[in-house]
Amino acid sequence: MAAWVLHVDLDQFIAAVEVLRDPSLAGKPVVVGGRGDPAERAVVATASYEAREFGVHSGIPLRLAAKRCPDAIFLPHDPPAYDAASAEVYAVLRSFDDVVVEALGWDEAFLGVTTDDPVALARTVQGAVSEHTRLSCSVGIGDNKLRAKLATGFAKPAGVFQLTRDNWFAVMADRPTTALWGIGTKTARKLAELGCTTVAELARAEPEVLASRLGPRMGPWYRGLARGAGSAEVTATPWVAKSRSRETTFQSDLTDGTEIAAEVAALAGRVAADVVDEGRPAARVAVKVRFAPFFTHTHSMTLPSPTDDAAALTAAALEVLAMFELDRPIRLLGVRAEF
DNA sequence: TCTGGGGTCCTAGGACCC
DNA sequence: TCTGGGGTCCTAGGACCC
Repeated sequence: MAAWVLHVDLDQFIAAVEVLRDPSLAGKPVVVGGRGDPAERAVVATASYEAREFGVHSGIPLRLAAKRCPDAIFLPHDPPAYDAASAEVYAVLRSFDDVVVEALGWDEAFLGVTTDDPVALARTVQGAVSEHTRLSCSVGIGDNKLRAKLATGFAKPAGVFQLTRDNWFAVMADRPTTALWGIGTKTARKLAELGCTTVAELARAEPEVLASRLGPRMGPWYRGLARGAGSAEVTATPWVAKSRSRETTFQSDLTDGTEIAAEVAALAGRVAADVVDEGRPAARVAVKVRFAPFFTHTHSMTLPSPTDDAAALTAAALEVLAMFELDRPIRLLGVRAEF
């Protein structure tokens, strides 16, 4: 018997939950995001596969989605509904004996398993999730978490794919560095300046060169990623938040000082409620201001003593707000409490 | 067509202390 | 009158992920 990591990822999760609620949506281009109004400032949370054919995908503005796919059905983002569906999926995953379940989000989890037939187990998991929740998932199998996670991308939709040290370079060598979990466009650009465009090139790079350009820890870590290195430890330890935050993008920019302060106070009140729910006091408060067109600044302060008191957290947020020079229109305000 | 909301981790400079 | 070297905390920002 060998140890394996399975990465379970629900297919088009949010759109799939909406289709379950309203079966008439099946087979149609469904776009979920914001309040469901494509004229508003908001982005796509999830698009169904039918909508993706029109170039609509997570993160693009709803307005653009409507332009690319005029016939799409736009629905509001409804987190409580996805929480409930997610809980059902996790209940199924946790029902397996001798499987360690590590949550990664609403719609994905690592499973730590010991088996001689990981593919058969993956199919069993898919079947159980489908039977109990009517949701489809893909499963990546790996000899560590990185490989399991990346394997899922090749399993979609509704499939199973295995990625291990044996086929790592055969599958990954010629792919761009952004194919790796943890390398985005910014880092890829820096790596390209060092001559690393593909996974194979990054795997062969000199650690010292990477360290000098990308930092003593991150540089060598990226090289490890390119070799498929990663932890294989799956832990069921419950996730504990390190911070809680609330933010709002305004439909039209704010300029009035009184209104800005009122919005920060309101956000602080919501954060305070979240802090109370956490059952432990916050130690720091940060305020985020995004000015038009898109410049983001943050200021923060350590509280005199940790607290979960709404009045104290609101006063602190307003004190931090006063550190900003509010001389330009504001499109977003945010308040974060750190524990 | 301007770019959500909620998180995490890393880096780097300056303060401060011994 | 000038000034080392290490450790830690605070703060701001960058990057990435779902």
